[in-house]
Amino acid sequence: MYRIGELAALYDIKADTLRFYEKHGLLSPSSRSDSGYRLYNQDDSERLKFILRAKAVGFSLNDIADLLSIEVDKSNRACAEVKGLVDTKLEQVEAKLAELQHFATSLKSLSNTCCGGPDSAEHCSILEALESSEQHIIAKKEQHHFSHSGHKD
Amino acid sequence: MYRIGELAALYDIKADTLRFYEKHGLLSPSSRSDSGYRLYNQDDSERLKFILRAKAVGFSLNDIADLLSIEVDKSNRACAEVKGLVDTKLEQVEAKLAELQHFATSLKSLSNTCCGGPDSAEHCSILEALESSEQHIIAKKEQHHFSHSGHKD
DNA sequence: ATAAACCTTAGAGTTTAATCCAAGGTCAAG
DNA sequence: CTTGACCTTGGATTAAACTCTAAGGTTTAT
Ligand SMILES: [Zn+2]
Ligand SMILES: [Zn+2]
Ligand SMILES: [Zn+2]
Ligand SMILES: [Zn+2]
Repeated sequence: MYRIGELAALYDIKADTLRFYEKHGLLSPSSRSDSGYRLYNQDDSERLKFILRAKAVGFSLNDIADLLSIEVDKSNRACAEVKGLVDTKLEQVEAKLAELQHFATSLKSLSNTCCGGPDSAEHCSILEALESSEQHIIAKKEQHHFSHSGHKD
Repeated sequence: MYRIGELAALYDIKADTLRFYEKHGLLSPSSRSDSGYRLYNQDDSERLKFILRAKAVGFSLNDIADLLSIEVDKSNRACAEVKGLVDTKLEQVEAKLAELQHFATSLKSLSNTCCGGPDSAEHCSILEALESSEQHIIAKKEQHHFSHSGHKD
């Protein structure tokens, strides 16, 4: 049995974080002491490990709640559900990745054209690019014509 | 002269967004009508264009406020300042990119090991990987030993 | 003259994942 | 029996960028 501070120390997180997870339905201590202190057992600790691993691969706490609800009822749930959550998250991550790659490309172009010197920015190529839409400097975002189908972003 | 709804329509944003930018010091209409309506002129419109382009290359509104403060006083500011902002943002974008790439790699591994079928998830490899730290499935994050130097993340 | 569309304001709500605070109760050591 | 470390609660705050609401005033067209 761990008290909140002990479990937190074990995983290098704050006690506040554990209270936060509890408030959001991710992890509740299996018991309380006579004086009301939270007491976590080994199963609780394993569940926390699960949560932290899921976080480490990019799941939000809401996603993790979904994963856990499947996990505790594994035998009545399908692999397809689990894989669906992973694939949805992967799509989200790849979309964000594409956006950031676009940012990185544009920022590199901007950086490369600017002298970066101590002289007046009056003719700074970065400012000029932002003032007048110079398409060869600011990478154009690809125009996908997404059909507004039912899946949420 | 544009009223708020007209300017918003011109750039395909909401009138609310323009009020928000005003409240945050990014763009104020150069005048008001007798009845208090915001009136934006061509310069205001150009400034908005600048804001939206800066957003499109990944700058936050705070960053953009900095860029604008240089822009309006160009001749007394150095190229180095502008390039500094771009390079700082590029570093941030690349850090985030690395994190997301790590997520994507892990999620792909997880997805690949799971059959995704309609059968019980009792032996789902994804859940197993999250339960027991299988390092070959969940990519390990590289341990950079950042010195806690003065720059903010 | 009256409805529709538009505008005004201040302020609250959204999302994510905590982090911090205040006021107070508990526990072990000395 | 008192100090200090730890625990309890609810609620406020952070960052980012809007989005929405309520209650009311204005403009334009029929
Ligand atoms: Zn220069
Ligand atoms: Zn320059
Ligand atoms: Zn399977
Ligand atoms: Zn599976």
